[in-house]
Amino acid sequence: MSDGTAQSSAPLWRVALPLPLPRLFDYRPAGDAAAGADDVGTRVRVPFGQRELVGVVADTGPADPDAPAAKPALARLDPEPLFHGELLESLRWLARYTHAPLGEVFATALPAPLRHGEPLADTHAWAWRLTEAGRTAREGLRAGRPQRLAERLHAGAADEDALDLHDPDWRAAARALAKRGLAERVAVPAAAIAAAPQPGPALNAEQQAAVDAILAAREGFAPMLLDGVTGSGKTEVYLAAIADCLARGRQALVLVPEIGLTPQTLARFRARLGVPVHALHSGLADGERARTWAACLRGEARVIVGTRSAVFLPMPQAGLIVIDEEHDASFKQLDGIRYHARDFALVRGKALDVPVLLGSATPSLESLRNAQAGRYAHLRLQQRAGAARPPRVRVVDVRKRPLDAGLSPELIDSVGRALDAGGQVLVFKNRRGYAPVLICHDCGWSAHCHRCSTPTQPTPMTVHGGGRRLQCHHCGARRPAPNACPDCGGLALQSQGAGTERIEEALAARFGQWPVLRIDRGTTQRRDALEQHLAQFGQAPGILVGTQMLAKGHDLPNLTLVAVVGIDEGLFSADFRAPEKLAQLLIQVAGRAGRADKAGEVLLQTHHPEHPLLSTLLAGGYAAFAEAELAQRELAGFPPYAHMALLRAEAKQTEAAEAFLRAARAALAEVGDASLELNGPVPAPMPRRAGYQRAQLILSAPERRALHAALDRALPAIHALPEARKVRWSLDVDPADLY
DNA sequence: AGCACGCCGACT
DNA sequence: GTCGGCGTGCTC
Repeated sequence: MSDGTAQSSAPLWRVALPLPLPRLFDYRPAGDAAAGADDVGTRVRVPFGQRELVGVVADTGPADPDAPAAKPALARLDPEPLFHGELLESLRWLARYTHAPLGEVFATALPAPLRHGEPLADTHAWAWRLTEAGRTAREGLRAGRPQRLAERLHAGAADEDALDLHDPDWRAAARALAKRGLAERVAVPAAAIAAAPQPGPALNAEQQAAVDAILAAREGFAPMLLDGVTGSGKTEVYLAAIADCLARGRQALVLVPEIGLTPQTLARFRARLGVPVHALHSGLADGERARTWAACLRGEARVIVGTRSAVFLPMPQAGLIVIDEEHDASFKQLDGIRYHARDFALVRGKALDVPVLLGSATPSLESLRNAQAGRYAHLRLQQRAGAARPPRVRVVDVRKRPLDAGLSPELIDSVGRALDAGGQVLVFKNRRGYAPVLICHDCGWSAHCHRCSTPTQPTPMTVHGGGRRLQCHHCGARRPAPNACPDCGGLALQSQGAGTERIEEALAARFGQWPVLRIDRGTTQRRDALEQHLAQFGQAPGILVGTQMLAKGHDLPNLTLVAVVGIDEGLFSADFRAPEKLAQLLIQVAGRAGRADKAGEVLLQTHHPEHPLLSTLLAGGYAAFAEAELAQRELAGFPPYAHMALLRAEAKQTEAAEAFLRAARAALAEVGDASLELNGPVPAPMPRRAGYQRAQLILSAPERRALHAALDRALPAIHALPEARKVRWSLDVDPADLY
């Protein structure tokens, strides 16, 4: 033991703890060891008040004279840092960017077992082999799945990835064999097994050009937008780039949207790459996630295909990052640390000095803007593989038409004709946002804010108070809903939105002789339930009714009609991203109609057949839409031409939430420069949730720097506001939805 | 976020 | 007389 004076000057561990407190806590190193730079990034167990926490050493240094005396830490948990080099620095960046405590960022980046202090997992793969008894009994087995599996295992132990590849349903057979003591599961070194890679189809000229461009840029950071129409073979480009990355001895990370990580996707990667492919998604058990994390840290995992959270994996030998469907909204985390996996992947790619490939048929306006500005290379794939013909698109004007669950007679007739002709029908309900807008069924008029709207950028108002009140979610203005349409005097004002259940009922009543299958969150909770439902649905004539989940993937070769309803909510949403989302969705669902041998038909039902979004999209495709929409965003001062943040608050009483936001607004106004724009407090679109009243303050500035500077300066004061203790509040930088 | 401490209602 | 409600304050 050293004396008191020496102890007080010895360097301490500055520990980031998983708490919503924007500061580090100092501890004396466990076992009175000397704190050193090699402690940074290791997990430590520390006493904290009455409990113990697992934190990460973020720094070392002398005691802060103003802080209470440092307690001794209980233990250092890692022989080697979990976070170091690039990942540590990228996570520090993320904490600064999201204005979140570093400890919470570290906690978000770790799988649960590591977060709770468990040691870094062993990384081995599992294989199956016959037992002694299995080898003897093998020949006597009855023909069937277990027998066929036993035959395969007789040829040698097989790892689970290889078994998946050869028969996705082998597990039941393995369980049957194991129960009889004929087969057993054994741990094998992870890198031991790999199927021989299968060659892919020859690349066409466009694909080859894209691959050449990627390979030419492979030596350093190179953000690239792979802008390829549906069916143009983006995945083949990814696979070629990944194969090259592997050949150079580097790791590849592939981020996919939540619905994109299907067994088929994985099987394709596994078959083609000839190395084990690790999957990381929310369906995995904690232990599995922790093993994948460890395998990445050790450099054993060579290819990882994962959803949003995979962006936190350590990549000590990174060579390439791919973000498939980069426009997809599921890359943005909506609670906790509100990161955007695509944006963070770019930050990591830059720090790792590797190419980052963003792929989409309908790129986000942010990425298109970056490509236009020359910040990203812009690679285009414009040829469809195969001979698929583009579908015929018909816009149906529903003004004054009698509607049944929101379906027009024209739509219903078309459905009947498609079914009679032996085709399948998809009735797709656009469902963005929860706040309904008021629309005149006779003329299409809808309510806009008198204060916020400009001739080029109307700001819709949303319906509240059971249809009696209109409210602007941008400036907070309220007024009573009119009884008659101000434009045509008609009395057919209605708030938008029949749900999929109503549509299903109406169609089932009308087309009782054909199956009607509804697919949405309610009917399809489990990951593989969608596949099963669609398999049951088969190829026979019938109607699918659904939302977002049906927009892509899942081959439906006999789909001849896609009818889209609920477009108007997208055309007149209070959310500035709604047009972009709607256009992306329309392109995606339209891509589903028709195949090589059958021309498809797409039917768009709307009160605004002349709306520029529809005419631009139909005449010029997504590129033309994007150009027009970017011009609108620039005029209106929305991203990517401005940067936004949302301060949200919820409390039992609206007044408490609004009082906090008013105080926060004052604090921000005081430190922000002239370019900082503050809007609100306004009620959130779902103002009540679980008995809480929610409101928000919108911050925007043309330059990111100004927004962050104001937040950096005001947040300590906002944390300390007396009003802050009466509410739950959070900050969302680059919010996905303003509403 | 937890967890303790601290002052006011219905229970053995 | 006590158990327990959640307001307020603190955590190196």
